[in-house]
Amino acid sequence: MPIILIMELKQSDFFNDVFEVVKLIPKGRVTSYGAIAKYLGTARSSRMVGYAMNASHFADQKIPAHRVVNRNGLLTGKHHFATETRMQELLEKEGIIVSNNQIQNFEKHFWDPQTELAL
DNA sequence: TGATTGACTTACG
DNA sequence: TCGTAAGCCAATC
Repeated sequence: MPIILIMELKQSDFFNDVFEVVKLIPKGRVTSYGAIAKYLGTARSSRMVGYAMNASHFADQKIPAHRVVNRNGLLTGKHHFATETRMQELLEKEGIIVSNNQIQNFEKHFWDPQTELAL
């Protein structure tokens, strides 16, 4: 990934905000695309959050994109990782049970930025 | 320049 | 309860 492209990514405030929130997700917790979008004030553009995650691979490797799943706790984004099991492995390493591409006790692990960051 | 396509969510029939 | 449609907006064709 050329630095120029990274800088172009940084031009998007929305992406930047998404990255900031994702980086704040505590270890062993997960959140959803919609929750992040809602926190940013654009609940309807949750697709953009997913898009931002796609770009996160190139923008900043420290972004725990594996902690972001869809609102059902389904690992819909796992294809975008190096391997299909990578996302699950990372989550399980943090104590989250993943079965059949879905996070178990999702509600327990759910981390709502709007609530946790108390805006 | 305009159309299509998403790591999604919500609303409606 | 389940399927379909619409809305969001950046990126790609």
